Amino acid sequence: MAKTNAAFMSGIPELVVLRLLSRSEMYGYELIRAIRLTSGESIVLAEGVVYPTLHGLEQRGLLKAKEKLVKGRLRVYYQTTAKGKKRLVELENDWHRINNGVEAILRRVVCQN
Amino acid sequence: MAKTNAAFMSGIPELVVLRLLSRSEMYGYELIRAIRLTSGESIVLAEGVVYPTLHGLEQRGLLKAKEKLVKGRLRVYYQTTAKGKKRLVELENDWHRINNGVEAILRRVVCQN
DNA sequence: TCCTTATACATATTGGTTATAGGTATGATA
DNA sequence: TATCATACCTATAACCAATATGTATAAGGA
Repeated sequence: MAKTNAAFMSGIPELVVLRLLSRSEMYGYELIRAIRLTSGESIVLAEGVVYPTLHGLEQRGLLKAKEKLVKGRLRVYYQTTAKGKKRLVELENDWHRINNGVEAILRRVVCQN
Repeated sequence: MAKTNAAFMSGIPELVVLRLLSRSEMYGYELIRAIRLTSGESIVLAEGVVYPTLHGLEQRGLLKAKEKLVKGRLRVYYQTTAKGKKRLVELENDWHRINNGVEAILRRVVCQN
């Protein structure tokens, strides 16, 4: 069987993480579920993808982290910073541009030649 | 200035090459222009990306190559094979699935929380 | 009680693929 | 004759997602 995410995934983790955490803060484990559910199971990111992404984005100042202890269990909540939201706008623009470009190639009807 | 293709490019070369060469045969240099023009300058692939892609796809039997000498200049024309077209369908499906997933995350309105 | 599953975090390594930077050679144009 | 466009090519670097693995606690079932 094919992998859950075949190709076309580069840049997606950063984009969706910044987007989801710009709406409401979440902790990693929660975020992973949110990505899976919100995308309708189309995008399934493993922990080994999401946690390094979160750490990287935090280090770059695009996310802010704060720890909470809930029911004797540690949670690290993240939210997108102002800088992260600016970055998010850039990424969305890039994504739509690439997208439109690919669509233009895919959709062009054969008979034009 | 930003790079022409920031992120979001994984899988795209294979997809657009198979798609364009499934309509009409082209040689590499021509294909590079076609990608740029058909995508409305949104997708600009350098020769160092396209030629290795062509070779790889040919080796996998997804493209068929034939050499022509035109005006004293060598051209290698490629076209998508039947196997390549099957692969193309898969890629298009994957691409649309990922796409829809990302769109679902991006477009979801804040107030649903 | 014991075992398993779900929760919640983390990282090291691998692998795959695009991007960059070069290199060769011919025809056309100024 | 010098430059640009054409037309091919490849090696290396850089980037990032995927995989595999590890730790630890809470909850639920047998």
